[in-house]
Parts: sequence; structure tokens; C-alpha cells
Amino acid sequence: MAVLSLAAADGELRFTELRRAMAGVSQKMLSQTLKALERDGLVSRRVEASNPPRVHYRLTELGATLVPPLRGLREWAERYMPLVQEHAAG
Amino acid sequence: MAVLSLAAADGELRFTELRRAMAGVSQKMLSQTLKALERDGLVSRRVEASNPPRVHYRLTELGATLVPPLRGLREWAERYMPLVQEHAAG
DNA sequence: CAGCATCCCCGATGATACTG
DNA sequence: CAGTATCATCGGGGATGCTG
Repeated sequence: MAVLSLAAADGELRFTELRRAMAGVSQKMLSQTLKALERDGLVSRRVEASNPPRVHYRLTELGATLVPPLRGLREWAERYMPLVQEHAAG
Repeated sequence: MAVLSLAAADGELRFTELRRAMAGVSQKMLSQTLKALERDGLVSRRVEASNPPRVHYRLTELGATLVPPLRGLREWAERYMPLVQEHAAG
């Protein structure tokens, strides 16, 4: 989800911008997720040494390769999750 | 993963066949997962009343729509996970 | 064979508070 | 602003044993 938000931005996003883009995700989880994505080489992190500091995230080339498959899943969910929920309910 | 195994079989699979196809998944989790997939309308279940009983699973039409996006993810993983692991290690 | 029931534990996650 | 640290919870999931 963070990957898709960064892809949609088509460039860099700051931490707080990501938080806004991903409502319902706690700061802790977003922080952990970004650290993991960075460790895995999918996202790169750039710190702007101002006051207050600004931290910018962007997809790496490797991270960008993940975007199409993730989009496929999200599109499936948007199209079919209503049917799934209907079946699960009834 | 169960969905992809069923798709690969292009028909029905019995419980034990699914277990074999998905090494590393406990019986409990496979059972829970299949029940959830059935509840969600992605998988259908057919009980052959023999002794011992045989239970067959197959994808529904809705379940089949999920196959292409899942294949996309799996293909990404096969291609790029080695790079991810290398980055995470080094 | 295909599960369900039970026990148990650990790790993921939230809430809250603190920091450079 | 962009985190880290600490505490508490709670549920996912393994191990095991039983059953129609």
C-alpha cells in the first residue's frame, strides 16, 4: 500500500504525506513498514537536514517493478470485493 | 497460494493433494483457509460420501478471476525475491 | 481421510510518552 | 517533523489428540 501511494505520487513523498495518503495506518506501522521496505531495497530514503527535518521517500527501480502486480491485485479488490463480502454475509 | 494450486490443477483437488502441493502449510491452516475461501465464494467444496470420505475443492468463477493477479505477484516474487534477500542481507 | 477441539505461546500491533 | 521506546494485549498459528 505504501508502494502504491509512492507510485501514485510519481516521485517523492514525505512521511506525513504518506500518513495522509494511507488513512487508518498508525504512525508506528508506517514507520516500521518504511524501514523494512528500505532494508529490502524497494524504497529509498532522503533526509533533508532542515529544521524541522524533512524525510522524503521514493521507490527504487526494484520497488517500481512491484507496482504493476500490486495494481493488479488492487484492481481485483476494487472490482470483486463487493461480491466477496456479499457472499460472506449471505 | 491455495488458489494458485487449484488453478494449476485446472479442476478439482482433494484435501490431501492440496496439502502435498503446499508444503510447509499446516493442516490446521489449510483447513481454515479453505473454509474462509468457501465462505467468500472463491472455492467450492464437494464431499464424496464414501469410506473414507473424499473432499474435493475447486475454484468458483469468482475465484478464477483472482488467479491472474495472484500469478502476477508470484512471478514477481520468483524473479525479484533473490534481489530483495540479497539487499536485506548485505 | 478430512477435519474439529484444545492448549499454549509468541510476535504483531495499538496506545502512550518521549526526543533530536 | 519524524521518528524511537516502552508497555500491554490479543489473536494467529503450532502441536497434539480425537472422531465420523
